[in-house]
Amino acid sequence: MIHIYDSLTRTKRAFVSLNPGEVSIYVCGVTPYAEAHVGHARPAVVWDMIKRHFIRRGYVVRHVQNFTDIDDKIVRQSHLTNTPADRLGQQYIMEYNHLMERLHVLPPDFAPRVTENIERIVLFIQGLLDHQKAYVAGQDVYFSVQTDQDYGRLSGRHLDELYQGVRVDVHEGKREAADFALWKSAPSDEPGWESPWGYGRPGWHIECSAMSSHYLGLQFDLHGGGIDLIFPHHENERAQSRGLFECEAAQFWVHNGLITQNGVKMSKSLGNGLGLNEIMENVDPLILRTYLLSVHYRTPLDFSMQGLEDWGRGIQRIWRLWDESRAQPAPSEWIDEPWAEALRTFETRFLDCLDDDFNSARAFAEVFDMMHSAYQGIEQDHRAFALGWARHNLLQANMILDFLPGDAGVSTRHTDDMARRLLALREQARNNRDYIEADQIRSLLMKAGYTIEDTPNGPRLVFGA
RNA sequence: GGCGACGUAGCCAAGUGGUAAGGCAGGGGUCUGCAAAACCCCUAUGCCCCGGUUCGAAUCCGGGCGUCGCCUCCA
Repeated sequence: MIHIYDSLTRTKRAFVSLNPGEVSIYVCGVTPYAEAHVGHARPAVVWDMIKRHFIRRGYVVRHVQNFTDIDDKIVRQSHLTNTPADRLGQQYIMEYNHLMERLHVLPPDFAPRVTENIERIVLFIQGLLDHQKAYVAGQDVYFSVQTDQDYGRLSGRHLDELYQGVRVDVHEGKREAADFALWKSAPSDEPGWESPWGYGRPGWHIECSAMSSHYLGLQFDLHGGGIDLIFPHHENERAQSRGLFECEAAQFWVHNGLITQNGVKMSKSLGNGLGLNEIMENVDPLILRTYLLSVHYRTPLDFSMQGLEDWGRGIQRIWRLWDESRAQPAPSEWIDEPWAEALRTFETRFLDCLDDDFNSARAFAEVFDMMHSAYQGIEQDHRAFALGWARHNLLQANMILDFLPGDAGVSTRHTDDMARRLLALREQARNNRDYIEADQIRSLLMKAGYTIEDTPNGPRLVFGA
């Protein structure tokens, strides 16, 4: 049984999907107007892990993640760079998709864009007007917050506070300060669409209500995003969907913690975001991926290259055992030892960790423990058995966490013929006790970026270290 | 100011009532021609502080202190 923490009720409870055997997920995606930073990678990687776990547990997953490919920031950036807004969005969407691919993030089943859903959005707004949940002010349309008795519950806010907190801008034509725009008029020389209320663009929150209901139905299982989206975005989204459908859209609200750097939140507006391209120039994408999973998804993560590299050393230990075991066939014998039992029962414990609110941090601890059991088996002369189970267990864990190097990564480490020939020459020299020659070859290889590992089974070349 | 989260070893981090997972770094060892790598062993009588509840608290309650987030765009 999977248990999930729900931000609305602030409790962890058992997950029962709305439709047996199926899970529907809506995750708020990015606004593509700048390069994605680590903060954007976290929800993507976390939801990838969550989705894989559901699949592993036998669910059919329907996963939607949108692109907000038109809004004020895109328009502004479009002016600054003298690039049409649609081309700008397209460009950063492609880059985002490429970055996610490098992080082994499976694409969502649907990646709808606002610009492709304007009609649906207009219909949604019209529906809210028909239900007396919204009103027209000039060429704008606003949602009337006081029509929702439960408004503020998700973010823990009270309406009267919200009225006090914000000063009402009379020019905006809002009746109450807390009301928010569903449709905003735009100058004719800016991107926009004709609507019953005039030329303009949709407000930020309405797109998600319109798209989630279209792709997943009026009610779906999980709604995700960064914890910074709770207010106002998710609060408003919830109000919109309740306003039109008179039911709770999401069964669980699932929010990931934010990434900070030196204790300060990373954000595009602050300009302190660390770009994914830059990070992955220095560190293997899989190390970054697993680093984001090395912490529970709701815990804030203070990002540093040092921390990333430290974690990477642990991952590289996993890779070595994988190298060692990858060709090993499945074991058929039965060994009655504690370490053998631990190898046999690994998967149960591993999946249990993930059942408990997707605790990937604990799941990784199980992987490291499992490695230890495998080495115990090797020490006790059960090499084939231990490696066979290690391979099996690593593959099982890899289905969800996805940390093993792909074939490309392995081939670069093994197919350099020149290096292998040099290694053979060194072995020859060592056998002849010509250690001067042997050491010269070794330092040559080291300069080329190789590490020689003299194992009991002979030398091995590892590229990079 | 309001709401919320967090504070666990040198660093990162699990654990939400039963006697402190895991990773990195560090120390010792095995292996090795030497080294490196790998593997093995060790490393928090204590979980920000002070009270309280309990047979028992990192975990629950109260009060502090500190850091961060949201309240405007934000993953």
